[in-house]
Amino acid sequence: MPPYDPSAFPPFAVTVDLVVLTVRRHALCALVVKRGEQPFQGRWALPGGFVRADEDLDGAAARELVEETGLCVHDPAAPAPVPGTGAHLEQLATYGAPDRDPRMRVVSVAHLALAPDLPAPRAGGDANSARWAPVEDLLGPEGAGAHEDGQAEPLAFDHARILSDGVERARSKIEYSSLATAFCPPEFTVGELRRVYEAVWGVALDPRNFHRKVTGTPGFLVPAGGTTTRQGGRPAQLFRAGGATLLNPPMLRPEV
Amino acid sequence: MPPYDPSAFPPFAVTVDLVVLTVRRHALCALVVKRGEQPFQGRWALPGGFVRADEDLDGAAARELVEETGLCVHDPAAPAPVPGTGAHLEQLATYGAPDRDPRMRVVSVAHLALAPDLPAPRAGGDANSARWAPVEDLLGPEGAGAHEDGQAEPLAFDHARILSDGVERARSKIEYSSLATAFCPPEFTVGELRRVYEAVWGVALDPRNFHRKVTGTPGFLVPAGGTTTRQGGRPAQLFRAGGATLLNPPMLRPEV
DNA sequence: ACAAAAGTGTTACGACTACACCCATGT
DNA sequence: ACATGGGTGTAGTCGTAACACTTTTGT
Repeated sequence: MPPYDPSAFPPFAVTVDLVVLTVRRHALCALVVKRGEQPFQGRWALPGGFVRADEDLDGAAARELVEETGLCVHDPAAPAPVPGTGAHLEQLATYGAPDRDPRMRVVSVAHLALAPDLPAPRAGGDANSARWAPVEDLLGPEGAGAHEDGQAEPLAFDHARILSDGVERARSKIEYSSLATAFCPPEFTVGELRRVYEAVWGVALDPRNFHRKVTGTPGFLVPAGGTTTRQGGRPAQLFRAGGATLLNPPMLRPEV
Repeated sequence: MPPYDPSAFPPFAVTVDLVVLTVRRHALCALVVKRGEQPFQGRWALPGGFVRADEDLDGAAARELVEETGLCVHDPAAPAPVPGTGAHLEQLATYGAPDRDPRMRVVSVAHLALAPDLPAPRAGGDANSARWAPVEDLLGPEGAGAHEDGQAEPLAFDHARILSDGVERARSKIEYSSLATAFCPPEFTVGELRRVYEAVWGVALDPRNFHRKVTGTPGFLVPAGGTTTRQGGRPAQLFRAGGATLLNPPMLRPEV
């Protein structure tokens, strides 16, 4: 079997870019890194890098995630995810406009990662070149990537669009899946889970109905045994994420 | 700004593969083409091809779709979609396992297309090398890509997986969007739309409740004026797809 | 005592399911 | 007359929204 004729197709570079989301101080935040070189030098961008020659796409995304955050993809089959705690990682979409990188033709396979609140990002040891930024600051209130009245500069390349798509994916996916627990530590309270929904959707939810809903959805939460009083007030039961991945009935996002 | 150092990244070939779905004779069918060369010579595969040097990913997918089916992507801005009728086209996912093509490293950006029932596929003029095959025959009843008791051969490469993902996307997306109309001709009856849902989901739906639901969902259907008696029985009103893309409340797929 | 957060009970409403029933055409 | 598919009405059920109310802590 002959190999491809190299003249039959144009050469591409393939990268992975990461939309890493977390919830900090009641706000949905994304991990951004400062670019050290042209183009877009000094501007904020999504973390990412080249896919290696013998590497799967998901493997490249998981490697970048570890390099940037110390997070380890949660794999039920693995004995113990050593570096850092677990996180959710899934493919988001692929971006390959011919002019998206002025240097050459680059196709980027974007991935979406959801992580619990972490102490501080580490950008390969390089301090203050990586940070958690509120999504609203990066995209503007409308989420369209536009910027008004002296906000921060727009993200490099087409990363505003990628981030916007990732946020929209997260917002819709926590409706019908148990993914919101990926934003929580291993043990969490119903109130903490509710604040995740409120931060990601940007709405206020009724604590009473929310409690009934999540504790009544089979497989969503399992009691972890203890209680905590992290938030003040009456101690709350601690829960762990249950085995269910699809929620039935789904959580309902309030209307406009 | 210097160009990339070519030794800094491995070279990739980037292709688009198409999952083209339609509903024929009450069955969900996919377009497959017969491979004329190694590897997998003589086996059925999804249509696809290389992305050209100056071409967007969606543009490459649209070009392949026209080449294989004569279908034209429906673009509201275009003056008139000349070749063939309209169709829905969206990016599905990207597949890039290092060994998915034995010849070299190929990353394939799969796209999902939904089309109304067409007279016959045309594979670049090459007759009987392209056909509409029931998805159940291609994937087996479980949809896992496995084959039992002398069914047709499995699809080439990882195309069974890609097709399976595309079918699952279509099945879930017609729940909460108006995409099912993409399987219908420009004017259609409520019964024809119901048979689309029944074929894609593989279930039987109550005609009375279905009628009330779709006609009562704002923006889903708009009356086209006439009636037809294509199916026998009382003449049915003709409808066109309305402006709404997201259905609220969604269509509910019956439980197992 | 008071504030704050966690939970429980109750009522009203909207949407779905199932099925009885009528309508309009072809044979 | 009858079969076939189109369309409407109605009762039971399930899930949610809204909100009153009790519980358990910290200050």
